[in-house]
Amino acid sequence: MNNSFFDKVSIIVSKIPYGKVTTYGEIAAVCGLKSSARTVGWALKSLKHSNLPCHRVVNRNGELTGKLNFATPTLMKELLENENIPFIDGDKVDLKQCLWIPK
DNA sequence: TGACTGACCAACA
DNA sequence: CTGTTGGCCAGTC
Repeated sequence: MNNSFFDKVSIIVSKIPYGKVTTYGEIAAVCGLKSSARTVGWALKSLKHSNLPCHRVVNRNGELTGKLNFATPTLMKELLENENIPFIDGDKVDLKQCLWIPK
Protein backbone atom coordinates (compact mmCIF):
# COMPACT_ATOMS: atom_id res chain seq x y z
CA MET A 1 0.00 0.00 0.00
CA ASN A 2 1.23 3.44 -0.85
CA ASN A 3 1.35 6.45 1.37
CA SER A 4 1.31 8.83 -1.51
CA PHE A 5 -0.99 11.73 -1.67
CA PHE A 6 -2.33 10.18 -4.83
CA ASP A 7 -3.80 7.24 -2.93
CA LYS A 8 -5.38 9.41 -0.27
CA VAL A 9 -7.15 11.39 -2.93
CA SER A 10 -8.35 8.23 -4.67
CA ILE A 11 -9.83 6.95 -1.44
CA ILE A 12 -11.65 10.17 -0.69
CA VAL A 13 -12.97 10.61 -4.21
CA SER A 14 -14.24 7.05 -4.23
CA LYS A 15 -16.22 7.82 -1.08
CA ILE A 16 -18.13 10.77 -2.46
CA PRO A 17 -21.81 9.80 -2.22
CA TYR A 18 -24.35 10.06 -5.01
CA GLY A 19 -25.82 13.52 -5.38
CA LYS A 20 -22.97 15.23 -3.55
CA VAL A 21 -19.80 17.04 -4.55
CA THR A 22 -16.64 18.16 -2.78
CA THR A 23 -13.93 20.68 -3.44
CA TYR A 24 -10.20 20.60 -4.05
CA GLY A 25 -9.60 22.58 -0.90
CA GLU A 26 -11.57 20.16 1.27
CA ILE A 27 -9.80 17.14 -0.14
CA ALA A 28 -6.46 18.83 0.37
CA ALA A 29 -7.39 19.65 3.96
CA VAL A 30 -8.41 16.06 4.74
CA CYS A 31 -5.20 14.80 3.19
CA GLY A 32 -3.19 17.11 5.39
CA LEU A 33 -2.07 19.42 2.61
CA LYS A 34 -4.44 22.13 3.63
CA SER A 35 -2.94 24.78 1.41
CA SER A 36 -2.23 22.70 -1.63
CA ALA A 37 -5.36 22.34 -3.64
CA ARG A 38 -3.15 22.25 -6.72
CA THR A 39 -1.76 18.90 -5.73
CA VAL A 40 -5.31 17.59 -5.58
CA GLY A 41 -5.81 18.72 -9.14
CA TRP A 42 -2.65 16.90 -10.12
CA ALA A 43 -3.92 13.71 -8.48
CA LEU A 44 -7.31 14.01 -10.11
CA LYS A 45 -5.72 14.36 -13.48
CA SER A 46 -4.32 10.91 -12.95
CA LEU A 47 -7.53 9.65 -11.39
CA LYS A 48 -9.49 10.49 -14.49
CA HIS A 49 -8.02 7.31 -15.91
CA SER A 50 -9.71 5.40 -13.11
CA ASN A 51 -13.34 4.51 -12.46
CA LEU A 52 -13.63 7.07 -9.67
CA PRO A 53 -16.33 9.77 -9.77
CA CYS A 54 -13.88 12.60 -10.31
CA HIS A 55 -16.70 14.62 -11.85
CA ARG A 56 -17.95 15.20 -8.31
CA VAL A 57 -14.94 17.34 -7.49
CA VAL A 58 -15.21 21.05 -8.22
CA ASN A 59 -13.28 24.14 -7.21
CA ARG A 60 -13.94 26.35 -4.22
CA ASN A 61 -16.43 28.43 -6.15
CA GLY A 62 -18.45 25.46 -7.39
CA GLU A 63 -17.19 25.92 -10.93
CA LEU A 64 -16.41 22.94 -13.12
CA THR A 65 -12.82 23.91 -13.76
CA GLY A 66 -11.78 20.47 -14.88
CA LYS A 67 -14.56 19.86 -17.35
CA LEU A 68 -12.28 20.51 -20.31
CA ASN A 69 -10.11 17.72 -19.05
CA PHE A 70 -12.88 15.14 -19.47
CA ALA A 71 -13.59 13.17 -22.60
CA THR A 72 -16.01 15.89 -23.66
CA PRO A 73 -16.44 19.39 -22.18
CA THR A 74 -20.07 18.65 -21.40
CA LEU A 75 -19.60 15.23 -19.84
CA MET A 76 -18.90 16.54 -16.35
CA LYS A 77 -22.00 18.68 -16.19
CA GLU A 78 -24.10 15.93 -17.73
CA LEU A 79 -23.04 13.48 -15.05
CA LEU A 80 -23.72 15.92 -12.24
CA GLU A 81 -27.13 16.86 -13.57
CA ASN A 82 -27.86 13.18 -13.91
CA GLU A 83 -27.36 12.91 -10.14
CA ASN A 84 -29.86 15.64 -9.38
CA ILE A 85 -27.14 18.06 -8.37
CA PRO A 86 -28.48 21.65 -8.65
CA PHE A 87 -26.67 24.14 -10.81
CA ILE A 88 -26.33 27.91 -10.58
CA ASP A 89 -25.71 30.11 -13.56
CA GLY A 90 -25.99 26.90 -15.56
CA ASP A 91 -22.34 26.10 -14.95
CA LYS A 92 -21.71 26.11 -11.22
CA VAL A 93 -22.70 23.56 -8.59
CA ASP A 94 -24.76 24.83 -5.67
CA LEU A 95 -22.31 23.98 -2.91
CA LYS A 96 -24.80 25.27 -0.38
CA GLN A 97 -26.86 22.14 -0.96
CA CYS A 98 -24.38 19.61 -2.31
CA LEU A 99 -21.07 20.18 -0.58
CA TRP A 100 -19.92 16.97 1.05
CA ILE A 101 -16.99 16.95 3.47
CA PRO A 102 -15.05 13.66 3.58
CA LYS A 103 -14.76 12.06 7.01
C1' DT B 1 19.78 18.98 -8.88
C1' DG B 2 17.01 22.80 -10.61
C1' DA B 3 13.32 24.53 -13.35
C1' DC B 4 8.77 23.92 -15.08
C1' DT B 5 3.99 22.48 -14.84
C1' DG B 6 -0.67 21.79 -13.01
C1' DA B 7 -8.54 20.03 -12.92
C1' DC B 8 -6.26 25.60 -6.99
C1' DC B 9 -6.73 29.53 -3.54
C1' DA B 10 -6.29 33.98 -1.60
C1' DA B 11 -4.61 38.59 -1.42
C1' DC B 12 -3.87 42.80 -3.78
C1' DA B 13 -3.79 46.73 -7.52
C1' DC C 1 -14.60 43.38 -12.38
C1' DT C 2 -9.99 41.56 -14.38
C1' DG C 3 -4.98 40.75 -14.05
C1' DT C 4 -0.99 39.70 -11.39
C1' DT C 5 1.66 37.49 -7.64
C1' DG C 6 2.89 34.31 -4.14
C1' DG C 7 2.28 29.95 -1.99
C1' DC C 8 1.50 25.17 -1.75
C1' DC C 9 3.01 19.99 -3.16
C1' DA C 10 4.29 16.13 -6.25
C1' DG C 11 5.82 14.55 -10.71
C1' DT C 12 8.45 15.02 -14.94
C1' DC C 13 12.40 16.62 -17.93
